[in-house]
Order: sequence, then structure tokens, then C-alpha cells
Amino acid sequence: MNKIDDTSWSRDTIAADLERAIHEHRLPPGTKLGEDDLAEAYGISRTIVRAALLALSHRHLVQLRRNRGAFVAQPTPREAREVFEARSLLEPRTAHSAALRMTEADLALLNANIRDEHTALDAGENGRALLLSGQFHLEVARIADQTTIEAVISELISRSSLIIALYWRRRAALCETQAHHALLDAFARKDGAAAEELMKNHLLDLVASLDLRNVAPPPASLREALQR
Amino acid sequence: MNKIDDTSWSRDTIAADLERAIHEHRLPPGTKLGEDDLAEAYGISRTIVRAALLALSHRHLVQLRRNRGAFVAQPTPREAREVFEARSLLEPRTAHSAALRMTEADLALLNANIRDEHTALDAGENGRALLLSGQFHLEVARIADQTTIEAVISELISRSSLIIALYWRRRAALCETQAHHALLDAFARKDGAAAEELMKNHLLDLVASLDLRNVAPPPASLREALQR
DNA sequence: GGGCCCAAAGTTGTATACAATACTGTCCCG
DNA sequence: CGGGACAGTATTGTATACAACTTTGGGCCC
Repeated sequence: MNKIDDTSWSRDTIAADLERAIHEHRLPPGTKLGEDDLAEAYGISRTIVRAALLALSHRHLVQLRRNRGAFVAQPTPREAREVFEARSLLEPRTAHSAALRMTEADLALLNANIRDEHTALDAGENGRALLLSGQFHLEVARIADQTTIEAVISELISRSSLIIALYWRRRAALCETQAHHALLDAFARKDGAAAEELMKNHLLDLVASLDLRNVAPPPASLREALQR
Repeated sequence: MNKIDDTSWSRDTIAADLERAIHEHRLPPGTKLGEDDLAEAYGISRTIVRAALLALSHRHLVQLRRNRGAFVAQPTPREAREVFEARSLLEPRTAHSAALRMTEADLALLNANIRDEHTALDAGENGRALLLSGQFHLEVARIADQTTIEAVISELISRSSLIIALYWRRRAALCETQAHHALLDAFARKDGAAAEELMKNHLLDLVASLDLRNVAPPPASLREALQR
């Protein structure tokens, strides 16, 4: 595992790099993130790696187990429900605000995002498509000009990616971009109420597409499932 | 600054201890949190102190400035508005859920909280009263049985304490406990809609009691205001 | 006297050494 | 043949040493 490290990595850049990898499902839930491995991969000492892992644990993307190491988090069905519950409280009203503040430049950005997602899907890059889908939601929060809520949503979106990795049921990926298209229309019309309703239903659809029966405590990696 | 350290401090306990001190206004906004000072105070090395400060920075309670150190955060008027905006999206609906799930034990706990807050106010312990007031809101989220939302609200409440330290206008502290009493009544009646409305108005009252005119970028400590 | 520069002190950033804990495989005993 | 204990290995937790940077104070030149 070699990183071409022209850049000099810092705590934040490593955390961002890992978060992206998690978001794109290149690091599936349960993956062990050994400090030595990461330190070698990024060409730095464990000190900074530890700080980055600590940062990710605060975003609930990594679970730290004392004396055992860091693992990509494995949200429980309950946590999954809670994350989407939180999103459903925050995002519809945020979409409403965003619709009222929408500019041409913002619309172009969102449009480009949807286009890129389609491209990624066509190329079979599902991870990248999922990342872009999350960025759409994040962009909406940014447009609403609510930095604090945006930060919360950012975390919830990344966690949602873990949830999807564990509990995704349907294979139909189209519904996603459909919903984003509909939202874009409402945004273009600056129709706040419609955007709010669309976002609300979009999130409900997302939850509905998950299989959260508590039958399966996520197995993930074979041995991690057993230990503890 | 000596700590009686019977306990062995860890990253999390130190972070919790500092957060409590910040919440109680024993550490006002802008206070420098030197690593050596803290390490000596808690009787440990800088390693753990750094981890604790990093944790607090992720909760927006501490601002880290590279090569300059850690300072108790000084929320801007904009950030203050955003924090209460976020709370107003989360807490009313959470109060609604809590009302429906309320048990006798929960009511007793909330009642005891209000009583303690009164006691603290009578004793002139304003910091402690503020901490208890925040714990009331946190307890509501716990009763609603929404761990994820509770974690978000927990951070927002701590940040609110910083905001109050900087922008509090009225001296009338009664309004607080009044509102909490009214909420308790609604909870006792399991009246979700009323609780939701009361919480919404309570938060609006809180914002209204702040002076958020952007005239004053918080001065805080004399010299910190000048540097940078 | 004012302003600039530089040196010294103090603080934070990073790496590394060592200690503590958990894991793995082997051996011995039942 | 199975189970438990033990030692060796590997990994994480903490402390410390050193490097880099910021700040501060003094002195020199204009």
C-alpha cells in the first residue's frame, strides 16, 4: 500500500482522505485501520495518524477500541434509523432555505453534480457515485448558508454511506438521481415548500430502501464479527 | 492550579472535565489552554492533553490555532444564530417524542433538575445553574431515546453556553426556569404538541435574550483581542 | 525618539522510545 | 484428542526528546 506522497500529509488531510475512502466504500465497515500500516502508507509517524483516527471517531466513522485499534464503524440498525431521523429533522427545512437563496451558479453546480453522478454510475463507479450523491445534499446545506447545520449534515451523510454499505437492499440506483432531479426543479423555481417536501420524501425513500430488520448484526469481516 | 488527582485522568475524562468548566463559565471564551499548564494540572503528559483538546475542538468548544495553541472558543454572532437555528430544528420535535415516552422516573429526574437549578441560582452559583439548565435539555433528548440527536444537541448546548457568556443581555434568569416548568407540565400530561410548541418558543426566547448585533467582535481577554 | 531587525525564550508539532495490553501459537496435562 | 496455560509476537498507550514556529525583548541604525 503505497501512497505517492508529493503532498505533505497533515492530520486533517489524512482524516479527509480516509473519510473519502470510507464514503466511497473503498474501506468497508469493520476494516481494521492499523496505526503502523497507515503511518507507513502516508509516510509519517503514528502521532498524526492517531490524531486523524481520533478525529474520525468523533464523526462516528471510526470506532476506537482501547488497546485493540481503530475500525471503520459498523452502524447498528438502531443507529441507522437515528441517523436518518436526524437528517429528516434537518435537511427538509434546510432545503427550503436553500431554495429561497438559490442562484444561477448554485443551480449549475448542482446540475454538474447530478451529471457527474450519472457518469460515474454509467462507468460502474458506484463508490464515486455515492460520494457525489452525498455531496449533493451537502451542497444544499452550503447554499442554505448554514455552516453549523452543514457540519452536522456532513457527518450524517458520511455515516449514511456506512449504513448503505451495510443495509442497502434495492439495486435500483435510479431512484436517487430521480429525486435529485426533482429537487433541482424545485430549486430552479425557488419553490421552498416543494423542495422541503421533496427532500422529506427523498429521505423517507432512502430509509425505505434499507433492510433494517435487526436479524443481522452486521457480519462485516469474519473474525471481527466473532470477537467481543 | 493543582488538581487532586486520586483518579487517573484519561483523554475522555479530561475533555469532559474541561467541557464542564467551559459550560459553567469557569473558563470564559478566549481563555488560553496551554498544553504544559494542563499537563501539569492533571499530572500527565502533553500527549493526552493534546488529544483532549483535539476532541473539544471537534465539538467547537475549543479553537486550535496552529503553532499558537488552544483557546476556549468565541462564537461569532453568526455562529450564535446558527447554533440556535439548529437547535430549533432539532429540539422541538425531540421534545414531542420525549413527551410521548415520558415515565414517572423521567419526570422525577426533570423535576429534580429544576429544583437543583433553583437552589444553585439562590446560592448565586450561576455557572452551575447554567450547567443544570443545559442538562435539562439534554435529558429531554435522552428521554426521547434518540442517541444520535442527543449527541448533536449535547454539543449545541455546550456551544450555547459560550454564546450566553458572550452575548447575554437580560439579567432576568427567571424566564429560564419558568419555561422549564411549563415544559414539565406538558411532559406530565404527555402532551407532545404542547411540548413541541413550548420548546420552540423557549428557544426563540433564548435567542431574543441575546444581543447579537455584530457591533462587537467579542473582545474577551485584552491581549487576545489584539493579536492576529 | 521611532522603527526595524535579530536573538532568546517559550510553546506547539512531530517523531521515537518504551511500557502496557491484546493476540497467536505451542506445549503440556488431563 | 481436547482444553488450558504460557510465552512470544504484535499492536496500541504514554512519555519524552527534539524540531519548528511564534512571540518577546533588546539593541542598533536612521
